[in-house]
Amino acid sequence: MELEAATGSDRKRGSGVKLAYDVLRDEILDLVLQPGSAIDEVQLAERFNMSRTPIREALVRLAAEGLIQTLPNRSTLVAPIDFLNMHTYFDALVLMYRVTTKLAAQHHRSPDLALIKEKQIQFADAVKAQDALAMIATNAEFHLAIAEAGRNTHFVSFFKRLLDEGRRILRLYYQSYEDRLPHRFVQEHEDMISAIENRNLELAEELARDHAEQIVAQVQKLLVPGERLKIEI
Amino acid sequence: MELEAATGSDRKRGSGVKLAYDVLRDEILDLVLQPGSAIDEVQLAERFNMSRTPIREALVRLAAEGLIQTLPNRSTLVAPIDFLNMHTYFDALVLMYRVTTKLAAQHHRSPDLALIKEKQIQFADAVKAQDALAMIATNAEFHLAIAEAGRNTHFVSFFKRLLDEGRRILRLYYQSYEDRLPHRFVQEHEDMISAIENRNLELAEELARDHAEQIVAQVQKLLVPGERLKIEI
DNA sequence: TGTATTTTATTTGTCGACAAGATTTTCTGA
DNA sequence: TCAGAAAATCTTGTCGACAAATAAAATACA
Repeated sequence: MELEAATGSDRKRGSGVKLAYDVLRDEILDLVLQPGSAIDEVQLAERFNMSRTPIREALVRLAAEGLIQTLPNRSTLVAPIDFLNMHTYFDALVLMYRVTTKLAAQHHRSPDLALIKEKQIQFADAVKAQDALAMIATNAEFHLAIAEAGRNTHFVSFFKRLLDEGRRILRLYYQSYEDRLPHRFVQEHEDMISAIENRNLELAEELARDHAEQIVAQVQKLLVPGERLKIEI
Repeated sequence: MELEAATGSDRKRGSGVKLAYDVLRDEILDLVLQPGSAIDEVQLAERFNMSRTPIREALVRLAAEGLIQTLPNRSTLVAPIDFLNMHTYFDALVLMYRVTTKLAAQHHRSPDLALIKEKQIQFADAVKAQDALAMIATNAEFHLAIAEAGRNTHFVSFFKRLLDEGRRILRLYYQSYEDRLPHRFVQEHEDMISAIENRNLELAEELARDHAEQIVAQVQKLLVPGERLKIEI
């Protein structure tokens, strides 16, 4: 467990925060750290073999991203997953799928397309290998590559944040159900790539929406029995 | 200038960061701190009469929000305004105007509407008084109240961030041109309120888009002579 | 035995100090 | 005079320590 910090504190200056931030972030998103559980600064400092200062900075950054909650003068804890307002998350996610894909169809250049296709191959491999974790990761990378091709940094950063949060939900999903993993998504990705390549804005957006709604429906069927207010925008 | 920190360092525990964060944030958004200018931690520590630690935490938070940029091991500076990609900002802003207004028409409850109308009165007062700064602030509050009524925290936080960034641009706009301030916006706001109140989703969204496009066009006419790629979503 | 109050312990927010990088200045040699 | 190396200065990242705020434990009291 203490692999990341050897005894000798020979670390490059300024890499301390980044290390703590990256590791904690991954552990939160991969549900290694349980949502709602408390975080002990001193313990983390010992674990990473550094003082509390860089740990603190990492925590502040995570808090700014909404990954941890910090009660003033009291404990800081891993942000709980808001199951009650899950539908608002899905609304935001679907919208970003649509917008970024449409913009990609409009603004992409050749190197963008190469990267997108590369991510799609990685995603297909993950599906073939039935590797749920790799699927989650490569799927996010695929859609982020599309978003980047859309060339709107505001949408990209917002979308990235949503996808991160989604990692926890999907993780939960794949944790509870060992499912035949959706080969269907691979084909849908291919269709989206074609639409982007042909600069067919409407089709790209439509496919993105259907794709997103499909995933959302599947996740929601398993996680929340309750209703979702469907919103047309 | 040093009003915020008297000689006696009698400050409530934990209020240090908040103070520094709030003040710096306002100074950045109000263009008191020039975009691109350097930030000196030690100087700030002296000014706020506290050690570098809380200053540092405030800066980290500001950096997480994109309000300052921090070059590793080197200086940190006020985030420059990205005039080149301004159109991406406007695209995001217009979309959020539309989405939040539509959702407000769908999900608002009576107390929401009261708050929205209150903000609208304040906005109208600011227009009447020709107070540009108050206009910027109350306009943002008005639209944020609408967003809150839409009950999607993801959209709200994203929108809030965009409106903040907009403060700098609008500030620039009002700084250079002493204009007859747009009474027209007041009427448009009234129309939006009616649409929300009547739960007319389509009309609410349409009015929001027109309103946003109107503002964008006016700002863009003055700031960027270049073209804007108009995107239909 | 259960509740209120004091004591103790834990944890967080802040501080001053120090060292690693980076920047500027000074010095050297052509 | 100017380019390059060395030294001095400045700024940032990290550390250990301390004090305020909170939580937990212990005690007193009914």
